[in-house]
Amino acid sequence: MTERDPTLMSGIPELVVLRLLAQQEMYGYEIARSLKVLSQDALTLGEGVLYPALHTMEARGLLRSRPKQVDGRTRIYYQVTPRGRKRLERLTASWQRVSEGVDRVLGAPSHE
Amino acid sequence: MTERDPTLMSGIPELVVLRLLAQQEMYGYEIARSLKVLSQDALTLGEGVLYPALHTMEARGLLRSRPKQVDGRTRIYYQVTPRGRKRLERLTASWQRVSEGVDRVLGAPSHE
DNA sequence: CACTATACCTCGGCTGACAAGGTATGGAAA
DNA sequence: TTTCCATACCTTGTCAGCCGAGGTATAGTG
Repeated sequence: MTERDPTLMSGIPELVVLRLLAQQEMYGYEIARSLKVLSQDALTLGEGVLYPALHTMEARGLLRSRPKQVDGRTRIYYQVTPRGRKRLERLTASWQRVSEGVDRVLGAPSHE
Repeated sequence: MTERDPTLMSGIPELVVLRLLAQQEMYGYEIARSLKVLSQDALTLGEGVLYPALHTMEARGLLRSRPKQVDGRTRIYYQVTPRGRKRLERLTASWQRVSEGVDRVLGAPSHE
């Protein structure tokens, strides 16, 4: 199973999750909380988005996971594979391109 | 038929089209070309995206259209309705929020 | 005992992006 | 003439993936 590039950038969940995990191993619940805090509430990944996303990313070889028991609770820690890092680079570049493009359009003069 | 807010922002086509049309009446083909130029090739709306988008936006009362004959060719000019302008405001705010959020996450320290 | 926070998950729906195709005109080149 | 490109519109079918709503289970607190 291979990844396709989002032509017009929707894959924000994938991008930010990869970015977080590139810094350190984390588990799902932690990712959700971190994202909210880091983005200052601008980004909130619901569990119906996050968990499926993690699973498909792992299936695509972008992430690896390992379960860990902590206080009788199971956490599943994810880390980025080399392939995931490449993907992160591409998505980041793509995001920059697109977001700058949008900003240019938005910034175009209204009148005069 | 009413609009729903994109929870995590995908509706870039809708946003930029509204923005262009808020400046001046334009027809489809023109919108596509303008977008490419303005965004410096970062944004390219294929016709399979653009035309359906225009139609649904009109159906939702965000746009109004009128056909015009020019040199034996039919152009369909679109303009933004008041409702469309409100939508544009919301989408713009939402875009700013989200894109800043993403940038904050991307900008978070890698190491140290 | 109830409630909240933690921590994982799945299901079904729907939107909307996209590729690929189709029609038709005008003008320029061959 | 015919071919080709640019203009200008359109539809169809597909599919990813976002989302809400639901479900399970444990630990700790009031």
